[in-house]
Amino acid sequence: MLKYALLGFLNYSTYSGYDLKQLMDVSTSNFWHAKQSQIYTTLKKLEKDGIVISHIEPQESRPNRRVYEITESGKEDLRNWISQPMTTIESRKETLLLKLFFSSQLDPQSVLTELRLQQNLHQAELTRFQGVTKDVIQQFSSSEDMQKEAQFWEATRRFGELYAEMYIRWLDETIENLES
Amino acid sequence: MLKYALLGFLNYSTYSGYDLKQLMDVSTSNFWHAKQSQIYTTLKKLEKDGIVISHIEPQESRPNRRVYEITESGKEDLRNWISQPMTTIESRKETLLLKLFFSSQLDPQSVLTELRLQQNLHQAELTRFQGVTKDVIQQFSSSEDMQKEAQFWEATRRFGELYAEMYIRWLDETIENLES
DNA sequence: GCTTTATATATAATCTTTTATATATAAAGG
DNA sequence: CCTTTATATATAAAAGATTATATATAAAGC
Repeated sequence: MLKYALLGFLNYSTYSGYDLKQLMDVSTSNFWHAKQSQIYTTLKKLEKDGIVISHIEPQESRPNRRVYEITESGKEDLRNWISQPMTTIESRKETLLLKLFFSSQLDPQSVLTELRLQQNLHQAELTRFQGVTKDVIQQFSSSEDMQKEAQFWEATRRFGELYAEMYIRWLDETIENLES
Repeated sequence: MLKYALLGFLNYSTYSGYDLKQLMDVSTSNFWHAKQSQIYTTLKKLEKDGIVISHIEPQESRPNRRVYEITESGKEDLRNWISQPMTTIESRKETLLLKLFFSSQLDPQSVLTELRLQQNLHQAELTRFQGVTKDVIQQFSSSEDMQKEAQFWEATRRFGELYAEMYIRWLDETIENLES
């Protein structure tokens, strides 16, 4: 699926692996992330499959950049994927819930400590969503032909915000129940 | 991490791979799931590592069961994992958001169709959480020494409920924004 | 002057997860 | 009578993702 994240960006412009990592970190990290190594190996695989092509862009005093470009075949693949509707709910993995589920044998105080720690982390995350990420969207969508994009990007930002709020609410409730 | 899901169950009783798959499907699937093949191969690996041991339980007219038991080393490993607090937020992967993020080139109507489909799926999921899963908890926690467990299990059920509500709310908002 | 951060790519090894297939039989539904 | 569902385990192959390491240099901070 990382494939489509990369193609999605390359559909706007040409980028290097390094660029794509930066882009994902500031825009999609909330719902899709990847390590540097995976990005590089996936780009290589996509080129082998004829979905992107690359060329070296020489630089003085910096390592050369390998810049990737989406091919027609890649554009079709991307369009096809986006237009194919998802007919199921995606399943989650929540390590904190897994730990909590088996926490009955543990000291009740350390469970509460962990939940309060997560509360702080999610609170910080929420604050971040209400501020910084909004700036990124405005920055990207300053041009007129980006108005449509901005709407979708705002939707994904909003999801992060609602998710953090929900998580904090759940932690509040859970802590309260365990304290009594 | 599947390792700890399996150990968590085996800490209560001995189970076969088949049992563990059933258990996960009715209890943890909301926040942790695994395919049959992964469960079997993981159990094999855990036995090689001395974390569980197994023995064959013969059955007439049914395939023999391989029943697993947690070892002392396994119990220690589990306790250790549970008591180790998580100091970061877990990152998510939401394919629907990824698609939405790159949907600007797509026909607006098909985006709305997909979102409405997800709305129905999450609505059904929410109804399921408010009913069926509650029964499972009551069934499991009927005995007195399960009161503590029930509290943690209810917390994970509640998470599923809040998550579905949040998701539906986000879909509502997003659809409304796209329609106008 | 020294350390850290940023720019840039690449690969090996490992771990995790999914998809697919094989085998065997009883009970239940239609 | 036939098909599906449930019981049960096992493994191969592939895909997806993480951890770790290597290399190289400029700019910025201290």
